[in-house]
Amino acid sequence: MSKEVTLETLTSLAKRRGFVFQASEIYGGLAGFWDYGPYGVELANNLKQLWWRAIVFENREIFGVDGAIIQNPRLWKASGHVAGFTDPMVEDTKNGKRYRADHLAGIDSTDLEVLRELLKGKKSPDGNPLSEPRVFNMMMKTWVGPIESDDSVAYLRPETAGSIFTNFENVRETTRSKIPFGIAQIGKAFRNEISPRDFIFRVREFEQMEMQYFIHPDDQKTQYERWREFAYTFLTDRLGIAAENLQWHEHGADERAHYAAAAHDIYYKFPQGFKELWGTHNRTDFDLKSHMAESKKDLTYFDEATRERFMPNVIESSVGLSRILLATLLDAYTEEKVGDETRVVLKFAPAVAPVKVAVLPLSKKPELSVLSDKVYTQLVRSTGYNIEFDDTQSIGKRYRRQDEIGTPYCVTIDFESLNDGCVTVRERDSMDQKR
RNA sequence: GCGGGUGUCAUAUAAUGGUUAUUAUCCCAGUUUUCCAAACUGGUGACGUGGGUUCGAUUCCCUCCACCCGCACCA
Repeated sequence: MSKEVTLETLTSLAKRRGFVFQASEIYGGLAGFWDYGPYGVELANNLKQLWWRAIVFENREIFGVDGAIIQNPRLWKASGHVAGFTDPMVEDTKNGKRYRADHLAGIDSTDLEVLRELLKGKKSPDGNPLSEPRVFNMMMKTWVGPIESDDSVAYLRPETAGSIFTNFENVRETTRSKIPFGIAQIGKAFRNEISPRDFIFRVREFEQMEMQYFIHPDDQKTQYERWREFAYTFLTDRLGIAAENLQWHEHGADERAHYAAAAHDIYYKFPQGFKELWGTHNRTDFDLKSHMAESKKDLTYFDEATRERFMPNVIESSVGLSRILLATLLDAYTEEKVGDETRVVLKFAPAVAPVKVAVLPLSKKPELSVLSDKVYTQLVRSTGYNIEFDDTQSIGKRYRRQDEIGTPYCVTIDFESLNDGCVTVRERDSMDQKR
């Protein structure tokens, strides 16, 4: 398995094969935004579906929601994002390096006036004068309603978790759930990253797959371990990602998010090194407590059995779709030597492969083309798979194309044997398969 | 955002201040073929954007945009 692929190579491969295109490419693109092509969207859908099945369908106490992207701005005040996503920064006026103003001042405050006073006359770590502190807001802003005014400001959600917490009571009530139970969501989120980087690794518009699991405070440790385990086995067993490309990383106190008491990330061996893929965080009661304070609605839980009222704690399992898709692509990437040529094959696990079956004709008869449409429809309906059906003449070329995207099963149809829309299929040896 | 690098068909590339911008793969058409990344013939397709210098710019200069590498940032 060749792992020496660079992001640059993968970017052009992804484009050539129709996985990922630059957003608004004909206008020169826009940094941090990417579009999925025909194969990319199938791959993404497979990943989402596998995750959803594993987490929602296979756990009877976990339910799905699909929240709005724009929520009441107070939600982001309560979640800490208005404060936490708004960083005061200063620049070294000589070399342009940028620093967090509060870090340089050595205080835990984002008050611009306070910071300005403290930093007066201070030099940068390189000994140069500093600029005035300025605010960088990571949340994307918009206006609700036709008038742009301060009253109508809203934000595109910087994470999907918000609407899970605000719907905690709604879901508990309608599903008649008892603690522990979970709420899962797949959806888009937006962040004004200062510098989007590394293909689709760090982007400004992204899709999160995450689940918040509401538990009794005493169960933090066991549930934390449970969801760490879930993430790892999902990657290895269901997506077929090689274990040697995965690594655990525990967040130190200084790198944890504002809400987390403990955090373990699974890192994947991306070309730029081991980087974050899937986070399991202990959010404690931070979110429900904050939303209870801001909304003045009671979000505590009463356990009928133990006659105990408590604030549920939360274990979060969160993974970015584009990152998991990138990891899947990288893990499938294989170079093979054929003669003195090197060819690229994407060896996907059958479950994630964008095209499950490639149907290739044994011979071409123009009068059979209507029949082949019928056969195609039949096959797709009966299998539920995305099938590539090919009745063009360039048979040899098509084989190459099918194989390049790692279609797990290839089927050849003998058109001569077609009779009343029935088809005799002769199975070819499947592609190299993982798992 | 800073520093460095790179932008030529879909992809990988060659060359050039001046006639029709090279090659391979892909794609399209035809011929052939009971195939397992076949062959032959023909064809479509490119100088990132805007400006400047110049008789003439894909080439030289500048702006912007995008991507890659390093730094910083990453609730």
